[in-house]
Amino acid sequence: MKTDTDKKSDLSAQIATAIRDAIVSGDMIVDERLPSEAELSEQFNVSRPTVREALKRLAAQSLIRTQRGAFGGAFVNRLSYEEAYGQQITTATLLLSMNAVSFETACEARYALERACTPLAAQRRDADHLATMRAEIHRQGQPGLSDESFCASDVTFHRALVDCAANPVLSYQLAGAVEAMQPLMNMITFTARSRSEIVTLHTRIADALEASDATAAESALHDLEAYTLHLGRDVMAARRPA
Amino acid sequence: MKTDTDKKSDLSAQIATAIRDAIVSGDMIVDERLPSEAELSEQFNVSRPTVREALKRLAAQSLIRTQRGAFGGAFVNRLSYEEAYGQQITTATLLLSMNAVSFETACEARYALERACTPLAAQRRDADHLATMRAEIHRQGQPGLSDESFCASDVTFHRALVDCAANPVLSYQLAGAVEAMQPLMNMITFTARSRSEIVTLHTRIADALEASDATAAESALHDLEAYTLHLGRDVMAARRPA
DNA sequence: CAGTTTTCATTTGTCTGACATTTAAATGTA
DNA sequence: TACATTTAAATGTCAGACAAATGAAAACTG
Repeated sequence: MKTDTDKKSDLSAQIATAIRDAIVSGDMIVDERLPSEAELSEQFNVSRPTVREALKRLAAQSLIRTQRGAFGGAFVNRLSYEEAYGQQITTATLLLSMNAVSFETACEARYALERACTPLAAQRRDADHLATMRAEIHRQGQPGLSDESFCASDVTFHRALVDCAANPVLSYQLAGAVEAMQPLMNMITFTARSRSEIVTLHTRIADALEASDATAAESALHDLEAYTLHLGRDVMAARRPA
Repeated sequence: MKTDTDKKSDLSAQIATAIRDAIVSGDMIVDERLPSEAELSEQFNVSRPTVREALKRLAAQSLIRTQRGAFGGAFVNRLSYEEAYGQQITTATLLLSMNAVSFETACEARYALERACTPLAAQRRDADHLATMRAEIHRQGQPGLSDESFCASDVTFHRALVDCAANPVLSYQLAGAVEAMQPLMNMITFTARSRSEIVTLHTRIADALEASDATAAESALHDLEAYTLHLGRDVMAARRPA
């Protein structure tokens, strides 16, 4: 008997859903081996290509991994933070680029989330993360830096800030917000003037964290948000003459 | 000539990556039609099943949708907030359940993020969201409510709080954090005593938002976090006798 | 007996070719 | 014109085959 979760269409989607449910509900545990493709085709009464399409769907979500050869097969995959980051970033980036999310909205969300990390970061900051932040600030002050490199450095700086909170779940959530903004930030041309302003604000943040002063750090982030918004507004206005 | 992004193995993964890049980079725009499976097999020099596996991978990430029939095919899909929510929730839930994330860590992240919304929510709260919150508080006070329903109501309450901030990007990010906690919360048995405590705290939050008092709301959220942590600790300790 | 090599069965990866089904446009008809 | 029919193009599904990888067991060697 077929599972017929939705009697409608697409066997491979139904099978993928059935297996996904088994994984999410905990019926299948990490590293457990799924039946072979041949066995699955029998169980679900479909052909092997159909089963394979279902498995590829799950693989695309990092729910399973496959291994060739004898005693190989498909295994329930432990979703690592790395993989989750990647998916989160892709999804968030597309969400922003495809849905005409305004620069203001994205900016507001990003800095609100970042400020959420600040108290924890101020409390737990360690030498490593502070060093990363200082190094990126230094790089951002270098004259010959391209706009793209400046943006990349900005992302590294902010990720270090987030990682300071020493909460992997927060880091995971924030990765999407910070990285998804990058395409929008890349549209901005950073003048020497604005770069120096940003470096100043970044320094204020690093100083505040080093002093474990959460309030000062939040305040600096507020100012940075306002300044970023200011920079972005002109560009976005020019981009949307409609 | 094959694209050979990674010379290593799995043609369908390579093809999926190639197409994904084209979408993410903006080379293909929303609603644009991909070449037919037959054409793609020619372009990439692979068989149709391989192309199909690649397309299913993309479909699993909601990057494309397919339509049968003449003039059907695969189209670049506009990633909706709905779909993004769903993926986010699945990923976040699995991340927590598979990586032995401690109740403390998850709790800390969730309330930190929620507090990030509070200033905006206090500023923009509208009658609708307040009404939802009040209604859920009322439900949470009803005697005959099952633990599961209580949890579900809790989620609804907190999502209303988040939606108050009227920033869809924020709502999207928070959806994962709030929903992913639910399986952990479901382990808790809510006594009449603890329910009434939670209702009190929820009321404090709603009152504070209604009064546009962000500070009071944050403070109430802090207390709620502490109380949730307290409730969870016992359960988690009992669950992990190792 | 210990260590190495070979064989071998199992499983995923890929290909070919075919048929079923769906869908909208094109065509035919009253 | 309005409606029914045909048709072409596309995805969905199936069956069977071969290639390639892989680890375990068997065979071999010193």
